[in-house]
Amino acid sequence: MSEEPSDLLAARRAKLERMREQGVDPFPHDYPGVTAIAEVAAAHAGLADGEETDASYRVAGRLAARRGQGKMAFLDLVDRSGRIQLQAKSDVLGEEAMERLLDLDLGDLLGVDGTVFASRTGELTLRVTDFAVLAKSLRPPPDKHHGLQDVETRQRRRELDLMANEEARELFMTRAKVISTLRGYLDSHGFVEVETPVLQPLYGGALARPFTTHHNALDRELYLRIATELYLKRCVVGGLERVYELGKDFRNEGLSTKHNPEFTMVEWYEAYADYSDAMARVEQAVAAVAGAVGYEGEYDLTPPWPRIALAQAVLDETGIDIRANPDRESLVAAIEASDRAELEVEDHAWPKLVDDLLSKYVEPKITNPVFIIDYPVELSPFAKRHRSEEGLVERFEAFCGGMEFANAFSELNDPDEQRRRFEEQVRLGEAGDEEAQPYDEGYVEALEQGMPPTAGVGLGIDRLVMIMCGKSSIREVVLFPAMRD
RNA sequence: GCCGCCGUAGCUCAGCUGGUAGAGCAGCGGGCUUUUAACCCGAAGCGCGCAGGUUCGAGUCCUGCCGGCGGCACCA
Repeated sequence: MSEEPSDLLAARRAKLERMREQGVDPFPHDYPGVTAIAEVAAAHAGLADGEETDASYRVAGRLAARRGQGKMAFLDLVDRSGRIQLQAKSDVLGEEAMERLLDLDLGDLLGVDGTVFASRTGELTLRVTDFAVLAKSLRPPPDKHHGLQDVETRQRRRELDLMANEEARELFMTRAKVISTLRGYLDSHGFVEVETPVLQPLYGGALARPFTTHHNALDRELYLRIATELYLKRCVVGGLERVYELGKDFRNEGLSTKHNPEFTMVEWYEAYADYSDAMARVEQAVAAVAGAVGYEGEYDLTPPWPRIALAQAVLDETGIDIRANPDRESLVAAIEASDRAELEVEDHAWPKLVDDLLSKYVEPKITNPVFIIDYPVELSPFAKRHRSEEGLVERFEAFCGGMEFANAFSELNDPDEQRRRFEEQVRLGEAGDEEAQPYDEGYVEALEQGMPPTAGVGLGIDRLVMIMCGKSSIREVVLFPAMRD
């Protein structure tokens, strides 16, 4: 990682020493009064070619390019908001300062006082009247024109990606916008943001394997949460009525273009609402996000989105009727008889087979957002029984671009039914299902206290950002994705 | 875990059917007062991911390993 030829590093260190010898602090403490480059540009749009102004600004950023002229040079300075050209003239700065300025390296952090003018080709430029090194850079930056292309380096050393590639900066600014818009949507609709434990004595709320850790003082195993679901519903039991939490969940599973072991999820719970209300909220929230980030991608995110029953979607894509084959034996026979579906049947139980059909034949076909609704009860230990469909629960998942990005249901609030569901999970766990839910008596007791009818939603932020930014890999939208050592 | 593709200078990339490694940018020295991937001159910089093997000779062919990407599996 730090195997650069020593002469490249030595040259920068030599300049560092030279600065110190000249009495210049290469790492000053502050630089007050900086204006964003974009703000300077916005204030002077439409200058005529060669037009001078008497407007002065102080800007700061990283030195990105230099076109030297001996007694005059042009430099490019980049900050978070944009890039601006600087003009350095020997007769303005004096020879000594000019020499110091030209002795800087690409990548150095630089503060500049300058006067706005337009170059003779019309480019907005700051004529440098004074400058200060704000931090010496001791390593060479990525290529000034090609940026940093190598995917591995971009992800392992995101700071280089961010400094070299404007698109990377924009993407993570967009990500921030997605999150603040979601918060804004929920805040403005009466939801209270809460924080529940990340370290949990018992994990739950999703079908997944957890990470484990150890608390020394308590001398006990703890789990990193796989979902916020159960604690949030306890908040609803307590009367907070509309709550949400936005943060990291952790699932001990493989990496893929759609999975990172730690990922960001927002879950919200709304008392006196059901999954139909939740669908409307998801549509509204996504539409709000799309508007805020100026979405111009390939999908039509405009509400309302189609609602398709899971069984119907599977029937449409495979010709297999899961409702007519409600047990493992007949479903296996139907799959094997089908010429449109081919699955590893093996020892998979009925719900698992349904899930397989969904993820293999339905999910990849979906482009524009769709709600797949009404799931088999076996796949959904926390969802409430469907009010009219036997064996189903009131649950939906939202899909877009070939992947799921939200999961929601009318929450099961009958404690006795919940207890039976947990017992079933325990049976599955004992049968070897490593993702089965552990029994959570504390949660059941909370339900016994009485939880109002409630709709709950979990929405994957990373995947939503992927959709908004048109990225096909989650690693592109996570600053520091998990990678091998 | 399995399959395929990839790994050459700090960065971006060439390198044919095996003949002993190059360019641009960056860096170094010099020139240049309106450049825009500035330009011009000069001198440098590569154990070709790692380890073996085949061969007179390997960046190039073979095997294993490491890392990345994509897919499958696992998994929401």
